Amino acid sequence: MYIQLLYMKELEDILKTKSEMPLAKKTVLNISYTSTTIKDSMLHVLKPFDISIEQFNVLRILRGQHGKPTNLQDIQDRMVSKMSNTTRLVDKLILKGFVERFICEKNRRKVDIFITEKGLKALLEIDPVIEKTEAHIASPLTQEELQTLNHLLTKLRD
Amino acid sequence: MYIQLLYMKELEDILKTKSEMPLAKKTVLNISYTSTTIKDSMLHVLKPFDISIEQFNVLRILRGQHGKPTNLQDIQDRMVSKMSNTTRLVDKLILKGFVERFICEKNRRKVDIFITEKGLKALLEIDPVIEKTEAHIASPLTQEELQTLNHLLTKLRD
DNA sequence: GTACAACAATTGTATATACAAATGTAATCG
DNA sequence: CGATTACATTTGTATATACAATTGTTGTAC
Repeated sequence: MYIQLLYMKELEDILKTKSEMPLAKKTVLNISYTSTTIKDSMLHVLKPFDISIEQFNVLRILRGQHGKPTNLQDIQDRMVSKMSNTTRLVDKLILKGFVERFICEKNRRKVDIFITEKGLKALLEIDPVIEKTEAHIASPLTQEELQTLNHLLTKLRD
Repeated sequence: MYIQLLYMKELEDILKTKSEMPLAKKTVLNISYTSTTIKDSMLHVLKPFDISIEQFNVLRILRGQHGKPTNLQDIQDRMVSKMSNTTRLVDKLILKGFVERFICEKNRRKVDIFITEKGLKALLEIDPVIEKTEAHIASPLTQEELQTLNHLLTKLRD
């Protein structure tokens, strides 16, 4: 994120000033830009673990299933991006030994996916780092402001 | 976006309820998810024009230069994602005839990039569609709520 | 004038998303 | 029982980002 601080360019200027940009456009830009800066932060702290944000999210989804077999659609429905190619994400996690995949005995079109012990261990290591980063990201706002922000974002999606 | 409405899954449930999730984590998730739904909307309306959001943004940046030669770093500094591979984006816009690239005479390490007439025409066609989409995205909130949302997002990035 | 460091862009490679086509399996219909 | 439709995943292909290495050019130091 320090690279971005070196360049104070048009984007921050636009977002910080009362420019003539229509409010709807400014809102869309602001959300997109903020999301990108957050992703960059996450990417930065995840880098030493050699895992992407999306792979990490898949592991968290599987952990949340508490050993219950999960199929690809279940995973995909719980992901931030609903159009992601979940087969490929799972393929890479298999290569890392973090998940395993079996053909579903009841319905062989489906696959049953589980997180492995290695995957759970990886999450135990990464969780505190991510939580610290999330806390840092949110730190410029008060609890009340965070509540308001969440409320407005949820309302926006209706 | 209608596909997402068919699945009311854990994510929206988490974001809409007072779940036990820490507020920082909820905020990060909310911003990321909202940004993704916005991108999906943009992608949907841009599809008939056979242009991506990022390509569209590059054209807008170049139009904003009013014919002034622009180099790759200038473009990249003004983009939402500062790590994008701008060379590749410009390559694709050249293939579409929307921009042209010349070696800078003063400094041959640099390239001068211009939007073409065809590119300007494309923007004239796309602009109203995008503005309508942005207005639609912002429509669930009042002007005051949008001001507050923008203020909170900007403060968050400090 | 030459060597070296720095700059700007390009290229290589990897990952993720987007979207359609292909493949194998299961359910349904006649 | 066979044909057809639907389902779930995989694969193919394209685009964007991420990041490092490479390439050509310019600036600086001696």
